[in-house]
Amino acid sequence: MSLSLEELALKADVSKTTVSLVLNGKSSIYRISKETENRILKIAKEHNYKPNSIARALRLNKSLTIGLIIPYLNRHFGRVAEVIEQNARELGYQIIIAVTQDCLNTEHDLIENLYERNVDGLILATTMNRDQFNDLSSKIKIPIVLVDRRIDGDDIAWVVSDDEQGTYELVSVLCQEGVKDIYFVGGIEKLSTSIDRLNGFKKALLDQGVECNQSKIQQIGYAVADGYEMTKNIIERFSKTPEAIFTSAITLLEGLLQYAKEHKPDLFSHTRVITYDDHPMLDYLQPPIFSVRQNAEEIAKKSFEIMHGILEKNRSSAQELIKPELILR
Amino acid sequence: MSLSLEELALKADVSKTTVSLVLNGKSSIYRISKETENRILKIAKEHNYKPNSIARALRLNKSLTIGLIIPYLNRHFGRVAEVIEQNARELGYQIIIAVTQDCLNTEHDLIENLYERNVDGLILATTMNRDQFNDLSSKIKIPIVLVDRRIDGDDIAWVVSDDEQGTYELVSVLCQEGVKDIYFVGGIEKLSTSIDRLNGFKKALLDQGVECNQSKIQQIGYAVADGYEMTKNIIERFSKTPEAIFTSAITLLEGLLQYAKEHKPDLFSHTRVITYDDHPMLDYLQPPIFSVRQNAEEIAKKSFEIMHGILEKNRSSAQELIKPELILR
DNA sequence: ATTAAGGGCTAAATCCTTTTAGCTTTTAGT
DNA sequence: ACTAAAAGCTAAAAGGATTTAGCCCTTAAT
Repeated sequence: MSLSLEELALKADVSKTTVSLVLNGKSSIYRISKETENRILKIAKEHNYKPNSIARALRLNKSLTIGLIIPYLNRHFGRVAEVIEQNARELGYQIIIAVTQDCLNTEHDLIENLYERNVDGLILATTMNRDQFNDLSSKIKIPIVLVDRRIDGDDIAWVVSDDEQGTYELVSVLCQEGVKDIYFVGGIEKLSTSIDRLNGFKKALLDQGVECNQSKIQQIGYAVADGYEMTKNIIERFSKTPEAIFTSAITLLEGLLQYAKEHKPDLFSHTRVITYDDHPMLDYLQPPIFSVRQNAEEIAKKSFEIMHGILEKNRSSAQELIKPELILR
Repeated sequence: MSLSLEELALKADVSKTTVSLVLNGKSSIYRISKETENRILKIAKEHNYKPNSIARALRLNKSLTIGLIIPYLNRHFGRVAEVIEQNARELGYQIIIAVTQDCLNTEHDLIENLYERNVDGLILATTMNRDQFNDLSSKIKIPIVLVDRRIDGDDIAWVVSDDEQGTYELVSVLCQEGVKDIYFVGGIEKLSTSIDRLNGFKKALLDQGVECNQSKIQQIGYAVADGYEMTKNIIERFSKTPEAIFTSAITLLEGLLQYAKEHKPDLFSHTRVITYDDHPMLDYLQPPIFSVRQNAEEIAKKSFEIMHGILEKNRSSAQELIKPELILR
């Protein structure tokens, strides 16, 4: 496939400069005659010429490639990645994907690696804290858009679900039904997702006049095993079965379900369970589990939009809070 | 970050040729003195030199990049992608991901696009048939490894789950329990996954002496809506409630569950449901749904292994059938 | 003293595009 | 008839790495 500019030039009997100018739509600026232009365009089309993207990237210092770094390729991030890829493709960008497993070192290496590989920008679901991030962004001279997990700062671009509001609404629903004794099963404490969800949780209790007891709040991590562990703690540590448990991620719900199945089959007859994150299978679980569905599509769309705005329309960084949806079953 | 070879050469007071030779481990071949070598290595390390990958790719015609083209980034393919990425990274490769939505045209465009963007190889969960594939591979001069869906042919590399055997075993279990009236809810008819799963299904019935009635076999597609549709057909078209339904993908099971929830809440009291593909949430569904778990990790690992073998150890193409696991709940 | 061999390094070409600066020819103007 | 401007195009540099062919110097051998 693909001949080079030089070969095209030979066939068209002009210099490769001329071919390049024509193909880049600069004929009129450089006063290439209509006749020559058409001849070149025709030959290029006949041979299905596509410029060598590597040579182009070298010359232009622009690879039309975005790095996407996420903790896992699970349902949520899979969907985010899928939509980012589609949006990117329409505008001529490619997505290089890499997975950190929420490991800080891995994340660090990956960022360096992608940066050295000349991606034009990074979309990042980061495990870093603010200092680590600032450290990084002083070294990395390409735009970064945070996704799913934000770090505050005026010129830090991010797109995240409105975790606080979502949790607030979900927990409020339960409180309004008269439930007072609600446990919080949380994730990685320092992440904005955890902080915001916990804030929403506390605010809901406060607004509904329910006392918020610190001992009912646990935050170990976002893995299934962590959900199992926290559920175990709740069930075994307290003599009274809880009225309700809020899991702040679908993986934690999975852990809860697993614990319940193994050690507490009657959990659901005493305890309401609600969760952040939705999953279609929840529709078929008994009893119904209320949830908050993040709008992965919108998150993905906006984050690429911001990236593209920075790269091509020199827009400034932006921040977007995406409304999640309450699913009451 | 990253200076160029030339800048390093300046600092080390040698030519960039020398620097390049040293950094590529060719000091002894070109008789660079130990002293010069060490000086260069030291300076390179001090400045954390990393060769510009784009320039390298241009010169070597090798981008250390693999294109991964899959229909969706769902649970299964997400896991496959994740593991491929990790394996690739360890060997210095990057993964460019793209999603076809099982649309043939999209797939075609994506392949062309990635090829033009100089990926070194393609890992492909294809919707193409054999002719389309042969057509393609005559144009594309880079190695292709099919994943998840195979196309037969001596020098076509593929790694797929042993769909026939998995289905065979699963359906056999049901037959051995005395179930005779089993419906097949299938996907895209021409894909190897469909063909193999159907073959396994038929073979199990045959071996267990159960009559296989063509009217009990449906194949519309792999979308959730298709599963809904086929379930509807089965329930509404036949007067007798079926003894059992086999869905040949998790999405189809989702469709079934959705139909059941809306129109046939008592489905499970008369009908056993079994499915290809597993999902952790199935553990918590009542009644238990037997399933076949594909070994996504192994599929991913092998497919990159084959790709890497072709690219760097000029091994020939290979074919691997990965054993799935029966999950009887 | 001359030649051969080896040691130690480098100039320049190459990969393919893009882009700047400028060359040649024609036309228009006085 | 001569100059200035416009028309139409191109040579060459740049981007950063790799690699081939070969230069120069020293030492050993005859």
